Amino acid sequence: MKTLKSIIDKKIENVEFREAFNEYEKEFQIARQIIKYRKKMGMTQTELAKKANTSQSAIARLESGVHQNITLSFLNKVCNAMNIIPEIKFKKKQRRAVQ
Amino acid sequence: MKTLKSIIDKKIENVEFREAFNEYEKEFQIARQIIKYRKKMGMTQTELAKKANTSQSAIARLESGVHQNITLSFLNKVCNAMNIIPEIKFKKKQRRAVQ
DNA sequence: GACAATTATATCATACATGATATATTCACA
DNA sequence: TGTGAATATATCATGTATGATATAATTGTC
Repeated sequence: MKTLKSIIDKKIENVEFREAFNEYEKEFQIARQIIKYRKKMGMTQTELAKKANTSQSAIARLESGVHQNITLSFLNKVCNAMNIIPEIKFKKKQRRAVQ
Repeated sequence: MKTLKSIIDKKIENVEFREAFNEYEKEFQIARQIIKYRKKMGMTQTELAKKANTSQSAIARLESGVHQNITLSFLNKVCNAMNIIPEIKFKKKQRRAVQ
């Protein structure tokens, strides 16, 4: 049986969940891309780390996507070592229909 | 008279300069975009700061582009407040011809 | 020019990402 | 299953972005 509260709760839950999930997803997308390019270049984390002037653990951390945050300079550094460039484009956020 | 050293030096100089300049440019592009969107929404730095849960000085700092670095979470935070999303795409770096 | 609003800059404390190192875990292959 | 390579995780020190506050500089309006 649907109570009003359950409906409202669900709505809030969804929106918040989605926001959080999107953030989450974004990080993981970055992580996945880095992994993809590194593998494509046939490099190990250690090799990439050395080339990017950082440590294997830092690369692992980046690729694991567990951190909700990274600095642009770090991302640039790693990308440089793989001859790729992270481009940032700003898109309008979809105004999602109220469900 | 062109010595071998002067040629090599120049080459290195150019590449490094360009790398640095690109980094620099990138930051400024972000700054400019943020300013553009903020203005488009008719907000002051103070208003945006409040909405993004940060300070006017932090927004000013971001928009000034003087910092060579920012965190993704900060960028996300500010973008969220303006209903935009920073999307990161990875592009192959142009292999520039040796000059 | 005076005044208000806005933006830029400076400073300092604090939180947190990164660097470094060590070690655990996973994976591939014999 | 054993072994080495690769990756993940843990911990701690350190550098640095951010938060907060104050104030200077700029801009627009009268």
